[in-house]
Amino acid sequence: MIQPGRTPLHIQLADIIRSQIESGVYNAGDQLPTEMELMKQHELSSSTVRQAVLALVSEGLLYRRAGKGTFVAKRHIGRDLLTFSGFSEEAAARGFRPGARHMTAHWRPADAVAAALNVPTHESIFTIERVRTIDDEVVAVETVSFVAAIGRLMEKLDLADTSFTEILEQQLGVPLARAKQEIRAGIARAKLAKALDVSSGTAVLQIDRTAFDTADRIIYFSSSSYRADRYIYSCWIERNSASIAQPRRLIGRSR
Amino acid sequence: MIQPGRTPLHIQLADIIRSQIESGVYNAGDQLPTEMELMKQHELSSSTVRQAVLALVSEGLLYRRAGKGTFVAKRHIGRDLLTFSGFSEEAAARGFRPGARHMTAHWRPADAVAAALNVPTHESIFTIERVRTIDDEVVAVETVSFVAAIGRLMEKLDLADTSFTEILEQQLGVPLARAKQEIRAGIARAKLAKALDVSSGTAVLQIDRTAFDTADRIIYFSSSSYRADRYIYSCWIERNSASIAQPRRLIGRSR
DNA sequence: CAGTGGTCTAGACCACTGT
DNA sequence: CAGTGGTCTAGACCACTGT
Repeated sequence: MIQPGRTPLHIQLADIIRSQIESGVYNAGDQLPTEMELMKQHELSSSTVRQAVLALVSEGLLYRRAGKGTFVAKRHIGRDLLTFSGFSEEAAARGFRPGARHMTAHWRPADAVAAALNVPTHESIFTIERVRTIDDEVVAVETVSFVAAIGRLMEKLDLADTSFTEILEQQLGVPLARAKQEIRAGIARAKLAKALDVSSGTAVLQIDRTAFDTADRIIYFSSSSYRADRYIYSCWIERNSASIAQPRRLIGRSR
Repeated sequence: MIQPGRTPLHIQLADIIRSQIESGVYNAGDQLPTEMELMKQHELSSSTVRQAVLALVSEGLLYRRAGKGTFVAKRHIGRDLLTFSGFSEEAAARGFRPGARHMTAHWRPADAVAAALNVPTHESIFTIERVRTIDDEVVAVETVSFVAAIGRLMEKLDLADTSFTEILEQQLGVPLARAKQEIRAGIARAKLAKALDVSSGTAVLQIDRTAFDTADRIIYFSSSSYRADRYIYSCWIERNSASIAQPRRLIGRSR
């Protein structure tokens, strides 16, 4: 029952419709009541009904057809998507057991990652290298470089097997907001092949990530190489809704 | 000047504000005119002004603070992101010249892509293969399979050099909504290596895409192999906003 | 306090879909 | 043709921000 109060009416209506879909009152493909019917049922104005329904459309739960009606979408994309998260977080969320081996941590000049971290070349950065495992099988080699301010906090902590994302957010209070990723295909040469336990010349998926906090400061740059036979990067992309953070492709500049 | 016509007024207003931001009339952090001022300036009702401004907010171009005002966002994530788009559309948007070579189109049994298209194995599908170029240099090999209903429409058209995305939407009226992508690293063997003009054993980035319309019907499945030296997949991911379609990673199941 | 965006009402007219 | 969602008007009242 929709009642005036602290919760806006359009949010109450959207919640009602959402729970009706989840509980099976409406199933995939079903037509929802029209705007007019929803107005009468809930004693709301057309604008309020519209606001509620459009919110569910942008969630991907409903779709509308002018002249036809409003329908329950067959797929519920929002439900099975994971946000920007670290290796450990993500593996755990999927029911796998993440792990790390052969970790080394040290200070070194920024050099090659200076541009990615937006610091001078000679500035010291704190770099951690680890071999990442899923259920004790080697999946990736990961190198994470932190800007000096974060590095000074990280080096005092016990970092084995832990999720950097959780440490940053929960122990250090760094509010991670977004990251830019670049995904490439590459070949594992001698050293990398050995670390990944594959033959030299095997394909690897390379993912570079630059992470930003809510104030758009760079927090870390990570570069990971995944075994192509054990890792697939999967994502949904949307058409015509510029509001949504979407993958893009770059044309490489090499000749 | 906003005028009644085929373009809705709220879209006209959003376009005006967007171009004012792009041309520097308003800069990052600047406060925009209030709803009341925009209503007077453009002789529009509050709802119409609101609709335009909210669209720009959801694009990430503006942000609003109750009691304070509407401001130009500092980061314009929406601006440098491309939506789900085809090879041609995207290359053109970046100032490159897309092309296609060696196109073949034929009907064949669904077989291996039956699962991806969600049709029976024996059902006929329409498959198009092309070598894709950017500024006349080979970048990728692309195989697109359409479900029979779409295939029967496609086979009558002139498909050389064209963007399937544009054909689907503009000529066939298919409202593409979203796609699921899987990105892998692979190795170019003899046939693929020859098509891409690289040595056998070179790394390639493989992107499989299943495209859905707004009613969540599968429209096509495409499988592309990109030269690793000429193509990088780039995307932004956000933390803690479940409503946004975001990339996720899958742990591969192979041993 | 005046000014802002957030919510909400009660309509009107339109283009589009399917019978 | 009746019914649908899409657009638009012309207001009202509210909570919140900053002086």
